[in-house]
Parts: sequence; C-alpha cells; structure tokens
Amino acid sequence: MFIEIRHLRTISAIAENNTLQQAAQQLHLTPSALSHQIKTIESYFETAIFFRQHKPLQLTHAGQQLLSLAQKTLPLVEETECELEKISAGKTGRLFITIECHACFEWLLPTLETYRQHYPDINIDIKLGMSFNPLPSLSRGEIDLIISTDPVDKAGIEFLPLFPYQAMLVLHKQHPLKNKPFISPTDLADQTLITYPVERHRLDIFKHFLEPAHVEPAHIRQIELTTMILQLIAIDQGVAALPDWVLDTSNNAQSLITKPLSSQGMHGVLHAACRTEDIQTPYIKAFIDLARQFKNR
Amino acid sequence: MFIEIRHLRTISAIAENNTLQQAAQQLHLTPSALSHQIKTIESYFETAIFFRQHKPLQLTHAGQQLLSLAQKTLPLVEETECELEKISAGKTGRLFITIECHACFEWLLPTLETYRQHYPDINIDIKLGMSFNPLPSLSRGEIDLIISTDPVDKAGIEFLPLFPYQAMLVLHKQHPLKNKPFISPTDLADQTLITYPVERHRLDIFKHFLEPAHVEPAHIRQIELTTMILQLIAIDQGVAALPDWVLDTSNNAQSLITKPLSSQGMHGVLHAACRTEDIQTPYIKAFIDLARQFKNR
DNA sequence: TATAGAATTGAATCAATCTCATAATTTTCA
DNA sequence: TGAAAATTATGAGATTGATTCAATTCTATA
Repeated sequence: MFIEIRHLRTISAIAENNTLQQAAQQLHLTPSALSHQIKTIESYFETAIFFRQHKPLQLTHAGQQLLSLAQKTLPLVEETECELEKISAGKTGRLFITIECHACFEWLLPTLETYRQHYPDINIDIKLGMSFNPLPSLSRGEIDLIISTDPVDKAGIEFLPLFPYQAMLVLHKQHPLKNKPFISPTDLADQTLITYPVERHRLDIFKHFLEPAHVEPAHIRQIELTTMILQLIAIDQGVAALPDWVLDTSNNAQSLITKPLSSQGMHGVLHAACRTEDIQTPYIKAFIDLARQFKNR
Repeated sequence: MFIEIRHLRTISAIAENNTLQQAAQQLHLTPSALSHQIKTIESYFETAIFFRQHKPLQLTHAGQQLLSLAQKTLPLVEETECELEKISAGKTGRLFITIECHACFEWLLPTLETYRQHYPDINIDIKLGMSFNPLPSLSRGEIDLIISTDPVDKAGIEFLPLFPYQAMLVLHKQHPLKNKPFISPTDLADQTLITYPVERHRLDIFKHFLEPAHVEPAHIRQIELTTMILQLIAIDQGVAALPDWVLDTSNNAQSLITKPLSSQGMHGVLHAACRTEDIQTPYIKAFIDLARQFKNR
C-alpha cells in the first residue's frame, strides 16, 4: 500500500480545478507540493498520471483509475470523520444497557422514550443480564451501562446512584393480609408467591427475607412479564415482591395494595454502572440525569 | 481530512490480530508505532478508539466506525494499486483509436480481433475522425492512436509507418475501362463515382486526381459502408477509388477488377500516430507491430 | 502478590513532505 | 512568429511527521 488519502485528495482537486495552481489553493498547499506528490506516485508506479504538455491537465488512464478511487473513497472518509466528530461531541453514540431485573423495564422504557426525543442519534439496545456477569462486558466495551441494585468496587467502572426504592409485597386489596402494617416472612408460608423466572439467589425476597427466616411459600409461580404478574394479583391468584416504582406505572393500581417487607421495609438504591471514561460523555450523562428524575416526575 | 490509509490499515490489523504486537508484525512495524498512530487519531478526534484496560483490544463505537471505513476502503485501494501496476507493466490499458478513412475498418477490425486474443485486458474503442482534428485529442489524452495517411510534424506526437498502399479504381470486370492499363482523370468524366460520405477535400481521388485535372464525374453516390460500395460495383452501378487492401478482404473479388490511378499510380503509406511516451508502452507497440504485419499475412 | 507479557510513553532518529527559489515549459497576445 | 506571461517542474533546504528504541506502566495469570 503506497497510496494515501492525501494523494487522492490531490488528484481529485487537480481534476476539479484543471490547474495545479488552483488545486493547490483549494488544498492550502503550494503548486510545487502537488507537483512533487504526483511525481512521487508516478515514479512509484512507473506510469504517468497526467498528460503534461497541455494546458488543462488531463488524466491518463492510470490517473482516471486514481480519480475513480478518490471519488469512491473520499466521501466515505469524510462521512466517517463527521461521524467521529459527532461521537466526540456526544451527539451520537451507542447506549447498550443491561438490566439485572425484569422490573426495571417498567421505568426504563418510558425513560428511554423521553431520552430518544432528545438524543435521536443514539443507538440504543437493552439486554437482560440475569444469565451472565455483565461487568466484564462493560469493561470490554460490549455494553455501555448496567442497571444494578448492588454497587461493586471495580477499577475503571463507576456506580452512580439513580434513585432509592423499596421492595413491596403486592397483594389484592381484599387479601387476608390487607390489614397488617407490614409483612413478616411467616405471613408468606401459606401464600402463592409469583416471581420472575430467575434463580432464587438473584431474588431479594428469597435471599434477604424468606431464607434468613427459613420460610418457604406454599406455591411459587414464575412469570416473565410484570404486567402479567400484576394481572394475576388483581384476580387474587397470588402475591409478589416488586419494587415500588412498578405500582406507579401500573393500570391495575386500584385493585392492588402494597405492604412493606418487615418492619423496617426492604430498601435499596438503584445504580447505573458505566466505564469511568464515559461519565463525562454527554449522552451517557444525559441518560443518567434523566433516570434520576424518574421518581420525582 | 486527517485520516490516512495508513491509519485504516493499522486499525484493521489490530482488529484482526487482537494485540498490538501481532498487528505490528503483520504491518512490519513496531507496536510502539501503532500505539502512537492510535494515540494521534484519538487525540485529534478527542475520542477513544479502543478500550484499553483489557487484554483483547476491543474497539469502541468510534473504533468500529473506523474499522468499517477500513473494510470499505482498503479493498478499493488495493484493487486500484493492482490496476496501476498492471497499467505500468503494460498488461492492461486503454487503446482508443481514431481512423481517418472508412476503408481502414477493412483491415483494422480483423487486426483487432487477433490483437484482442493477445491483450484481452486492453480497453479498445474506435472513433471515426473525419469531422474533427484528432491530433489535439491525441495530445490531450482523449484518444491513444490515430490511423492516418499523412504524417504531420508535431511535438510529442510520433507518426509510425504501418504499410504502403495504393489507391485503386475498383470497377466491374466487364466495365468499358477494363482493358486500360491505368485510369486517367478524364476516364471518369462519364462515370458514376461512389465515395464515402465525407467532404471532398478529404478524399484523395478528388484532391490529388480529379481536381488537378478539372474533371468532374458524371454522378456521385455517397455510401457509408465499404461492402455496400463493393456490392454496387459488383452489379456495375459505378466505380470507386479504394485502397488496395480493401480488395484483399472482399468477397466480391471475383467480379471486380482494379486499375491504378494515373500511370504512376497513387501510392501512400498508412501511419499510426501516438504520443511519444507511448511508443515504448508494450500494448501500443504490440498493436503497431500487428498492424504492420497486415499486408504480409 | 509476584511475574511475565503487552501496551504506553518520551526522546532521538529517520524519513517524508512542504516551501522557496529557480529553471523549464507552455500559453497567450502582439 | 516571437516575446511576455503564466504555469509547471526541479532541487535544496527546512519543517513536519512518523518510526524506533529504551524505559515505564499496566494488565493478566499463576
């Protein structure tokens, strides 16, 4: 490979302007520089690029090949450079988000809808991250953001708090437990518990509530969709532990009530994890800011 | 424009090899050189191209844009460079020929047929050059060869003799002039003369034969195609002055005879004109050599 | 945590590209 | 056709830019 973009620009400019002088002006170079450039290519390939002894500099067949290459290549290069500048300015980019809990869809989707209006050129994708450890993917650049409930200390990764939440037991408004001020583990021993279809140790209700008390619910139903879970509760087919934000966006709210889990309640803070270098990236920052506003809309 | 082909090669090599070391080896450079290159781009566009903190170097979104550009561009560049090398080696090229007389088709087409077998990658085109002066076009590089009967002295242009020819009057074998040893201008005063449809001063029969003697033929018919002219003569509808090679390739030869024009005959030498720098170009040379063999096949 | 492998950095070297001045063309106009 | 003007080519020097080397920092693996 000998030809460089620079050469193509030169050939293109000469072909456009017909004289070295004007071409040089366009490229902010001296005619001499262009002459040298052409000569370099010509002596490298041992073939003429221009017919010299004539006023309007004419391309030889070889020159036309180069011009044709320039015409195909230069626009692509220009396009890419524009794209890079956009990326650099934070106007465009990629936002691949991994969420670690199904319930996050409930606030994430409406948030992204707003986000898209402000950043239409960002390439957004959402992955569910239950079955793999998303942190290495984040470092490797395969994804750009993880929505997570437990911050981890890892070099190059930043966990930014989004908003606090409380895990609540959702039940039908006529449910026998309706008058309890809060739910104890034993209250669930004779209940049907509806959960997302993931491993137990990934569910806080088991890990931090039932298992410490050695309580097992009477039945477990696994349901993928949050709305479906709420529908089932609305017809009193079971109870479920869900973050409080889910109820904020639900249509079934009128037939449902929520109760804190334990006397103190199960509290947490939702975090977004991103690469340290991305904290300042405008479109990442903007997403995080928007997410933080979710609770106080 | 900042990006150069060199950069694209580097990015492409790194993406292929996953480590700077191997990429550097492939490019016959040191890892340091590549690192510097990447850094230069990154600081120019103020955006990262690779995620560093990880073993297999991963492209950022910006890096992927550049890789995509490389994948589109590099093959094109490579292709063009191959093409240039071919042009330089004389394996491929352009041979745009302008002929100044219709009759030249009769030897040119069979010659080109042979030529094409030896030089299949040469882009051949034939133009008729009656209506314009082809010499400036030759200098300008619009055409590459002129077939001409009268050499001109012009800087940068070379006239190479191909073969001698004689202009003959072609007539039906039972024609009243059949027994004359040669034709005089006055012999044509009561004849129908068939010519190509071009201006009189471009026809030797007028310029060098009839006009000096102030003779005008009884009728003139203008016919474009040589075979058509011969057909007409074969049914005794007129006579025509044609170069001797035409009869060599004609099917109507058995019913036609030819007579010299004037006692000495009208002799000429067919020439090929090309740019001085092209004389040594293999595929041009080869064409001229082949043309020279036409008469002694 | 130590170590090996890999990437980065800065300084020095080397190579290239450009500019300037001048020469050689070519074009234009008388 | 010849002379002046404009354009292009050339060569040397200067400048810029790219590469290497050596040292350092970093990452990954045992």
